Amino acid sequence: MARVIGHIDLDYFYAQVEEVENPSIRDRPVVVCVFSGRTEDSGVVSTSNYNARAIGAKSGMPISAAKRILNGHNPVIIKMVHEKYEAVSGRVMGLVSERVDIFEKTGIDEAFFDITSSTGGDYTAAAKIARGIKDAIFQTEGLTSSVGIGRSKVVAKLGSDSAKPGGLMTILPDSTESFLGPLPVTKLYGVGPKTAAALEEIGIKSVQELSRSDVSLLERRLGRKLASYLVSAASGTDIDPVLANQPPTQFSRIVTLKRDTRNVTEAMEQLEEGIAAIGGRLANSGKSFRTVSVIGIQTDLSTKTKSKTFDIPVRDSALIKEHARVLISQLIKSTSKDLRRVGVRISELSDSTDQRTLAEFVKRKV
DNA sequence: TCGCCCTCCTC
DNA sequence: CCATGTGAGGGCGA
Repeated sequence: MARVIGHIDLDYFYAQVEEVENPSIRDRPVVVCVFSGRTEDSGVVSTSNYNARAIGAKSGMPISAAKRILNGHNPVIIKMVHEKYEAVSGRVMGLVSERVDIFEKTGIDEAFFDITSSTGGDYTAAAKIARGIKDAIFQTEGLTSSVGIGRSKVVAKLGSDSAKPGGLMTILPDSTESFLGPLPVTKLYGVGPKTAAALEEIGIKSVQELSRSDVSLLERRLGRKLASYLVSAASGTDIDPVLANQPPTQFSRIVTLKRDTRNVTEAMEQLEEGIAAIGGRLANSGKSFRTVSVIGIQTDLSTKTKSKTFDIPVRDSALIKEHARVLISQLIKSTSKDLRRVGVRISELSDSTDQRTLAEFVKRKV
């Protein structure tokens, strides 16, 4: 029996949350921004509503550029408040998860679900469940969402994308090929500008062309993993299951510095809060980590990283700051450029058992 | 395996 | 002139 998988995506999420909070702005262009704090208007647009998009103000655009093109259109410029969206997201995801068999949140505004078992493979029943989910979210939170249903995660996600904004698209297993075939490869998750260019070089533009391509040629161009994923995705046969409660594998924080610098102390001062936040999340998760990395984004926007992996997992958050300082110092020594942004990450997370600190662990082990 | 880099995602 | 923040995953050389 074919699987029945759904993907739900909340429409222009942050901006829509702001509209719900203040309905009087609905008819105006709304842009939700991340202000970096470097100068008055430095930063980017995170999300914009459809009014703003129609004028050309889109995600990733510098705030100053968005303001320029929205000038005269009575725009609403809002500073992003992440915790607010997290709270809404949590409630919405609760509504979804209680209506499906398996629920997998994949972002603040999106999730996959599996309803194969409760529908018995019936796509009409599946559409009813999806409708119920959309209605519940709209009734309780006033938010519109888009849903796709299909036989794989890739198909479901492409379905929700096609259904945007506000729609529901069901792709029957038998229609999968005709749905996928005409789409450009750039619509596939995992195909960005670089991969699209590499595919185009070997004459592949559509998903249909991708599904019929020579796997070994793709492997040479794109690597083994990406090639096999793309071919299965393109044919709608990807078997990636919906998995509940996927734990995070890393915690990171990155900040834009007040000014470009190559002074370790100055960088550390501005990272202080981020490091504390990572420590908090670590403690909260009860996990241990094995790797500390620092990330430097240089004046020319190129990236450099330095990392340190311990022999055994540790959970002492003081180690994050201690090693971050050393790594940043090494990073700055390894380049002649100034740093514009700097970040810290802990990874190789594992469940803490009863170990406490590196010292204690070693003591006990010896 | 480690360290580093690249690519991508999405709001 | 302007270019955020978080996280996942893979390739590759040493």
